[in-house]
Amino acid sequence: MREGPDIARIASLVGDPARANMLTALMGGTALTASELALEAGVSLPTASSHLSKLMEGGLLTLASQGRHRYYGLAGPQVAGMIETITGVAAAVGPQRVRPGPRDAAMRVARVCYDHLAGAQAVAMLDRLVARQVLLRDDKEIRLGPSAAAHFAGIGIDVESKARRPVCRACLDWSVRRTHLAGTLGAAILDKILLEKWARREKDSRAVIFSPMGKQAFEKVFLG
Amino acid sequence: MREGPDIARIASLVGDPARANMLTALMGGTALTASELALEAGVSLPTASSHLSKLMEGGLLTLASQGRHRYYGLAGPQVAGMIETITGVAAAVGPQRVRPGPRDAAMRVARVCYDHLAGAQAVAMLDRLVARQVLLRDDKEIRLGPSAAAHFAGIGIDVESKARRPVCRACLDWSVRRTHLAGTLGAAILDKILLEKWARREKDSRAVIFSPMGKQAFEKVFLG
DNA sequence: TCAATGCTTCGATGAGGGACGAACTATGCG
DNA sequence: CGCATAGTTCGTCCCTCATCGAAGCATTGA
Repeated sequence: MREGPDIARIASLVGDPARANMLTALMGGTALTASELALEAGVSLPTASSHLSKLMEGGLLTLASQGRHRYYGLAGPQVAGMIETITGVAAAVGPQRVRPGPRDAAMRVARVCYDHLAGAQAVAMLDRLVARQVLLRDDKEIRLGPSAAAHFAGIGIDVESKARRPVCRACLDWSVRRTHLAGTLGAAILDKILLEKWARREKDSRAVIFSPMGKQAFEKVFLG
Repeated sequence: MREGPDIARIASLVGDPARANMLTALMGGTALTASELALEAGVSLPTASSHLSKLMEGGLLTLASQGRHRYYGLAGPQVAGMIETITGVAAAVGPQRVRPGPRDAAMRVARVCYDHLAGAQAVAMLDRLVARQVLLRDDKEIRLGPSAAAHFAGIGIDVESKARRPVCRACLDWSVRRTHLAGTLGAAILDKILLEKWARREKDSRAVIFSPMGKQAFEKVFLG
């Protein structure tokens, strides 16, 4: 008998289809109400409520009450990263996907991962930033390079954040098997992309669709 | 209702305590047999076998058959990474296991591994036997040295056993990251230790507790 | 205060799946 | 061949837990 962190407890929380659907829905980054999550999961409201209590008790969710609405969200980037990793394994071992649908293809190109950008586009961006030594990557860690502050200030992003969250974090991509950029910097970049309307979010999906001009602008700024 | 990679399926595989224990045990990197995994998980052999089929079917494990032994190992680094990530979340949300309990410390010193001794004590013993050339170790293999028969006969252990099991086997230690001695010789030594009452087994645990005098005797015989 | 809405709790039901013992298969050794 | 050991399959038991309807709180608006 082993001991240590109770991994079975956490995994079994994710292991129920209804809860897995809820968590996947929350990977979009926006907090959702119990009714919305019930709909996403395809269960009745009482059932959803029961699942949400369990996820709360397990520490995977946070709750923000606003009037008679209760907004549930992922507890943090670590939880989001876990879901992403599990998704990666599931995608790797699950050959049951007949063919990648059109929406699926869009997801591989660019999608929201909690609060930052993921997908081929995001992986390419990180690669480029590292190649230009704006960011430094050694092993699993990503750090700011000497020119980072100036570089991002030019785009209107302040990397001198005082937040307790790390500025840079590596997040494993489930479609491409490579890391992309998370952390406050990753979040700021996604904000920028949406703010500048370089891309829009697909409704009811995590997919992020770049407009032709938006793609150009993005590539000029981040890949140029 | 969402679709995509079946994350619930994968998570539920990890979500069973017995299977979680097995996967954690395999995180050491060495492949283990069904019996060893049954012991690790604290379930009977049939139960373990059933769990192993499920893990295999889920694509989380690989299987290498060698004669009548079947060695199970993690399917790859991606799976290992997933376990690691889940462990991280479990550790973060479960503050209940912060400090290593007394039993945990004892486990690191000496414990039963299948049918032989593991832990710091066992690693030290193998080191000493190799240094004195009673045993010969090249790479991953351990063999009897020329003086082995005489040496162990003096302690009352017959290494010329007719058993079909190998006399010496290397086994990777979970606490220390080094190998200790398994095989019939390892088993015989553990028998000797318990028979001479140098140590007793902690109830319901793999920990092995040496008495002060027992420790002295053991060290004189095996480390002297 | 009363109705409407959002959500949780309670209670009953049912199914999935984890547990083990016993029997069966496979490999190895003499 | 016969015996021993390693594993799997089968059958059965039992318990957990997901599910939903109905009822209970809580917040808002009139």
